[in-house]
Amino acid sequence: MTFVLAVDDDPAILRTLSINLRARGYDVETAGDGRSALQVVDERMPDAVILDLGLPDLDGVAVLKRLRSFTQVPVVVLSARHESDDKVEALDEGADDYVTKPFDMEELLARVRSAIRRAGAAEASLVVVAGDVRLDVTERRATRAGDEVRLTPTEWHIVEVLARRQGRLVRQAELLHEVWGPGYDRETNYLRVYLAQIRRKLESDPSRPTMFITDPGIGYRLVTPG
Amino acid sequence: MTFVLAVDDDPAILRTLSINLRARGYDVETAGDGRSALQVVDERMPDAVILDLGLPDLDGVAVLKRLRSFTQVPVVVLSARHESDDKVEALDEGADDYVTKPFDMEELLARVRSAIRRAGAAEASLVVVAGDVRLDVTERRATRAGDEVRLTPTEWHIVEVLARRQGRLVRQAELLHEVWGPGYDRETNYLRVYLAQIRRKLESDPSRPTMFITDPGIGYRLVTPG
DNA sequence: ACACGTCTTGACGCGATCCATACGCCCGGT
DNA sequence: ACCGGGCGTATGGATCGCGTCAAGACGTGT
Repeated sequence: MTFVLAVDDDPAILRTLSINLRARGYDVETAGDGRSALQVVDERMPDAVILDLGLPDLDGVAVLKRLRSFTQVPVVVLSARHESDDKVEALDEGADDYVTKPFDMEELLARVRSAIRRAGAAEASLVVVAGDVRLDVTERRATRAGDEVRLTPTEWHIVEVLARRQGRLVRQAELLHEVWGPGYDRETNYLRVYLAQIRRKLESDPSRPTMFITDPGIGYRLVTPG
Repeated sequence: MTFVLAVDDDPAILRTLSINLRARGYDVETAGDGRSALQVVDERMPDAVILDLGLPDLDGVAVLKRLRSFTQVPVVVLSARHESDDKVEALDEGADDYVTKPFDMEELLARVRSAIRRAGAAEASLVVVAGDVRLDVTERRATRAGDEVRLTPTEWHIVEVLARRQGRLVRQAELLHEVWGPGYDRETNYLRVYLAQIRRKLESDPSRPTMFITDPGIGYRLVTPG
């Protein structure tokens, strides 16, 4: 499994990073300062590092320098908007990329992905096959009996969350929270609408779903026969 | 796969070289000094060597001399601006070409390519054929129904990124980042403008593209029928 | 200085997609 | 038999993203 180390002094950010990365199938370790970051690296070399520049003990750039002295692990730097000089300095020191706070999670994830890919490590690919339907979540390609099926971004988002749990139940509030963000936890009607659309595109008998199963009052799951 | 050895004492430069060469489809090994460079060559003969003249242990010219004593592998020499005598000496010793630091990556890559080509080794060539369109990415040549088509540098850059992934999805932010660098990740209008230009030049019906496919809200991909 | 090609930036129309609401059905509880 | 909660389905207006056009900035070679 791909192993990512996240370094930031703000526990809230570490938490968000950790949750989102884990949700994407990464193995995650966190560190709150430069010292423990280097220690983690020493124990187990990550496949990528997310490094905040503003750290309590060592400067972020210093950590990067130390890292670069013995490894080429891809590093994506986080920096506050104003400290643009630090950012440049970090890139000079061999950072692979940077993202300015406040950052968009999807953007950061894309950066991490491509940094890992450039480094040549294996990329996590998620493919689900059920009957004559094939869902390649990372590539965003869906086929049914060999024919390409087009899903909208929101539809993919739902499919992605369900696919990642491989048959296990996903609660309504969780699904809503993941796709629409906080504040939509009660809008279960959205789920009904979108699940209907997804079924219409992928199920052979949309009114009798065999893949996208409803657990009434609880949530949904994506079952893959076989 | 074409195998290139890069030798430099500066880890940052090695890193940059490594990333860029790998991105072009080469297999890359690096060495920080003359001794380990010779060791790598001993283990597996490269198809080309990029050799910095300023090395901590052996002199770069000495390494070249040792190399030439048993192989004709193409060598492209890196040298700092001032050491012009070293450069001449290196050429006398059988270097195939030289590039002065600070060097332009594209230029260096072109030198390496042509050194390999002269040596007659198999070149890492990337050619995509779709319908009556032929894209030779390494050579920067595009033809449509046999006629030469001119693409601008930026257009090539986009085509190159898409071609390297052969039909797989490239996300918007990733494409922007690859072509325009960090900080342009939201400028999706650039992509719209350039993709339109590329299609106008290459697609038979630009408003109904068959090669350069849009995944709305996600990214683009270059599909090659057949 | 000029001309040319290229890159940036803004504006606009259109179609796809999303949001929000409404309605009918099934089913279990009373 | 009635009722209500939860679900699937249909629908229309608002919004978003894309393709397209065009004008200005920029840079390079003549």
